[in-house]
Amino acid sequence: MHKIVFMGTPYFSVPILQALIEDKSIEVAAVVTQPDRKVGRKQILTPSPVKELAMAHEILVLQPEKLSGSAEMQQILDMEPDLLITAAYGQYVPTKLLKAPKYRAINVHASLLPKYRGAAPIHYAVLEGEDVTGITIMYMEKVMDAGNIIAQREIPITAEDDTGTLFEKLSTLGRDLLMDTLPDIFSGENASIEQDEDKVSFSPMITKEQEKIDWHKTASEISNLVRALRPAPGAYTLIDGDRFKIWDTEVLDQETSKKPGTIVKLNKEELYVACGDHTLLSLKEVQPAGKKRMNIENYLTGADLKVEDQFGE
RNA sequence: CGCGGGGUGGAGCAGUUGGCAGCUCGUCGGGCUCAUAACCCGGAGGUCGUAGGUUCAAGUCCUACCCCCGCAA
Repeated sequence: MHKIVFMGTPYFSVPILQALIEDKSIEVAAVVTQPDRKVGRKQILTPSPVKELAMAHEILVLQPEKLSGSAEMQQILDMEPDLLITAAYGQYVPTKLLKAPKYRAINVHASLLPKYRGAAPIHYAVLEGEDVTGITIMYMEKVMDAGNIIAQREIPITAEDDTGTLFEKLSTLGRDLLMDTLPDIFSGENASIEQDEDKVSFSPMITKEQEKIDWHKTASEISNLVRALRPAPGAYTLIDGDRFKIWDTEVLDQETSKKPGTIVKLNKEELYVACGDHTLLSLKEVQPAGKKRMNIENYLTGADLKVEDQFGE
């Protein structure tokens, strides 16, 4: 029986923890997750999905505000786990903790490292228009996501995929790859390949500024942004000074000479907007401020818009 | 008590200073047409979020509550 400590926070981590709990050769001694956060309009203090699963199985839950130098960290060291497994924990893990376990510490990362190290690998894969992404299991080092690669598995990104669908697919892929790889790690037969430093790229957290659409970008770049920010928080533009979210688009194979952000075509069921480099984007699903998401036909039925109106102001 | 928008036929909206509840789409029936998602004619469908109040009269004004959404965290 191998004693492990699991560290994770969002839904992405849940299937992975679930599989570890179900594995009879593994004892999950403790689960480390982010402290409960206030969530939503009502600001209700909410435990992380990982915490809920851990508590349902009566596993010890630790949630230090900052792991480094905390009593919780000492508590983990005292348990003398054989292996530390992290998956989207969301906090820096001190080197001291990474070095302590017999089989070290490994991470399930949602990108094909060395591409997209950092906090938002899935978002960036969509944002950059990648047609493939995947899971990397690797050793953890002091530098975030820089450790040697143990195993990788790819999946394609289709036109219908967005951050939400990829989160789900990668979550189960990560679980499967981890469970397939663990026996080799415990037997010492696993691979350990250095990352190619020349191919490193980063995926920092998405900022507020990135959520606002820059119409000077091309239609496909904007389309990628919309998919990258779906299902949350969504990409938006301004119309008459009000926030206007765009949830789904279609890149058109047509050119326009209009200024970016201009409504070029408008009828009962279509709304075309000029983008950068003379490209054209058709809006398919939108959400005006204070309203629900709706498909473009419904929106246009009651919208007070006309050709030549400008988005973004 | 964080700030703000909104709840009106199935959908999206309008409703002026309180005075018969409208528009576009959908839906049903009929017509035109070789034909149609096009066009023409006609119909059904709404306790205007809930409760109470003011008034001769409330979708519209007042009060309380419920729900949805955007921002902020």
